[in-house]
Amino acid sequence: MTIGELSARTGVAASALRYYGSLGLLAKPRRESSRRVYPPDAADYVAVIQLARRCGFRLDEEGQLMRGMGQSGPPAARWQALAVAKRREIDQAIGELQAMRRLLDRVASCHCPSIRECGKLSRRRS
Amino acid sequence: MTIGELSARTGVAASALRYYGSLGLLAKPRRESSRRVYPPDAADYVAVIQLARRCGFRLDEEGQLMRGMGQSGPPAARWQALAVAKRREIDQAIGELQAMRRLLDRVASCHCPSIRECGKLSRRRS
DNA sequence: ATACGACTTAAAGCGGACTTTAAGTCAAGC
DNA sequence: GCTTGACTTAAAGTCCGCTTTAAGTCGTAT
Repeated sequence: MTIGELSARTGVAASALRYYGSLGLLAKPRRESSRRVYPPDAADYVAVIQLARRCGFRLDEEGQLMRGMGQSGPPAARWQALAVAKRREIDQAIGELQAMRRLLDRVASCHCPSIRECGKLSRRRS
Repeated sequence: MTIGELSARTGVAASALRYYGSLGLLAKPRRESSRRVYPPDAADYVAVIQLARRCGFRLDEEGQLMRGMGQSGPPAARWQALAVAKRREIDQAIGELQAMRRLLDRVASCHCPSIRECGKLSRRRS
C-alpha cells in the first residue's frame, strides 16, 4: 500500500510515517518510482509504535524496541527491561504531579501575610 | 544586589532571571550603568516564581499570577481560580500517566503470539 | 496538452523554558 | 596600561515530535 493508504488505515499522518521511517522506527519500504510501497503488515508495526507511544516511550526508545523485534513471538526480553525502567519513570512522574497537587492545595488555602512568607512554602513539608 | 548575587541566593541561573524579566514575570530592576540592581525582596519574588513552577504553572500563567500580586495579603482570588483550573489539569495528567502504567503492565506480561496481535492491545480495555 | 492529485525531498517552524554564543562594556587590581 | 571577571545585548541553539512549506516528480483523466 502507499503511504496515503497506510496513513488512512492507521490514522497516523503521512508526514509522521515518513518521520518514523527517517528515524529507523519503521522498516524502509520498497519504492515504486520513488514512491514508498509498504507491505500489508506495515499497519501492524505502526500499531505497535502507537502502543509504545501510549506507554510513554519516546521515539528514540521505540527505535531500540522496534529494532529488537523479530518476526514473531512475545515481546522480547529487551521490552521487559525497558518496560521496567519506563514504569519507574512513570511512577516518578506521577509522584511529582501528586506533589504538585498537594502543594497547589496548600497554596490555594494560603493565609500568608505577605509574599515573603508565601515563597517559603517552597520546601516546607506537609 | 546584582544579578549574580540574586542567582547565588535563589539558585536560579542568571540567564533564567533575565529571561523572567523579559517576560515581565519579575519586576524590572533599576540599573547602575546598564547593570541590573535588584531590591532585597527580589529573592522572595523569585521564590514565589519557583513555587508556582513547582505547582505546574507555565511561565505565561505565572505572568498573570505575578502581575496580580499586590504588596501584601494572602493570594488573590485570581490565584484561587487559576489554582482550581491547574488542579484539574494535574489530575488529568495523573490519570493519563496511570493509564500508561496499566497499559505498560499489560504489555510487559504480554503473551501475544505475534506482533499483529500485540498491536491490538491498543484500545482493548483492562 | 494540461491540469489534477498523490506523492517526493530538504529545510524550516512550533511550543516551552531556558542556555549558549558572540561581541561588547565596565570597574577594579597589578 | 592591561588583564580579569562580572556584567550587558541580541540571536541562535537545545530537546521532542512532529507539521508545514516550497519546489519538484509522477501517472492518470480530460
